[in-house]
Amino acid sequence: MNERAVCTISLINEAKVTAVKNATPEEETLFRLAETFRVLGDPTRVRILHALSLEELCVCDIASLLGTTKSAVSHQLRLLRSLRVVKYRKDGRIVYYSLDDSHVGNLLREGLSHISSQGVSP
Amino acid sequence: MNERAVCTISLINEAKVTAVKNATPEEETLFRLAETFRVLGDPTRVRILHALSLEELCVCDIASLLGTTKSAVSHQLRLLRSLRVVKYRKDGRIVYYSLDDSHVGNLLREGLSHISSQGVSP
DNA sequence: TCGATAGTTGAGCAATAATTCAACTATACG
DNA sequence: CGTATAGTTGAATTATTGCTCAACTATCGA
Repeated sequence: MNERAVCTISLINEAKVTAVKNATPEEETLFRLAETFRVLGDPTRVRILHALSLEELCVCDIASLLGTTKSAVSHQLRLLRSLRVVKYRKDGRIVYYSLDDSHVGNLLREGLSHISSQGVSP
Repeated sequence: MNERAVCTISLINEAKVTAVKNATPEEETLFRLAETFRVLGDPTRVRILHALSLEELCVCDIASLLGTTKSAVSHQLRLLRSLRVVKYRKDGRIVYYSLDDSHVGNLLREGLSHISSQGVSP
């Protein structure tokens, strides 16, 4: 009874679990890892980031490229900025965005190679 | 007037936009890329996947490791399975899960190195 | 055969998140 | 100055999504 008690009693392989637990990074680290992937895990943002991996672009040009509004792009850029994924410079009233970190480009590349290795959808 | 017309008229740098557009993968590809990152972009799933990158584990052990229910884990595993991120084998009534693809391990590693290069939060 | 346990599943709920809309700031240019 | 445009922002709306709960299947062992 009370089966949903977090499965504490019924450990199948305690040794393995303990070993994995000891080799697991801090909660905080894995949380930030998830956060990093989450920010890449949206079609709009991934398109923005892929574009910025090719070229520094202003908000209006990004919006035009994606076929969406400046507002939507600006909201996403704010998120990306707050997580230090993109940086910007102002030139008059125009704001140019670019990737803040080479790791993001690497992740995009690694992700794309994962995609292409998967072949066509099942 | 009608400023929100997708910003079509007001292109700041048409040449750059055209160049980027030509160098952009198909919509479908970027969508699948976002999907790949999205699946890694959740604390529960990232913990599951990190654990599986170390050791083949059954559902109950994963639940115990994460301190959550078998149901929650099973739901997430179903998603991971449907995207071919994990695979499984049955041994009696026990189901052992493991990573399906080395790319996922690479992404986790690249992501972790991105995290650690960021230093402590601003 | 019967009870217990591993795992799956669908429905519903609560939280989160992406977009739209409208209002706003700031800069450029006539 | 005044108007137009680039960009930002907050609120509201709508769509996702992760988890819980309860019911279910399947396998093991007594």
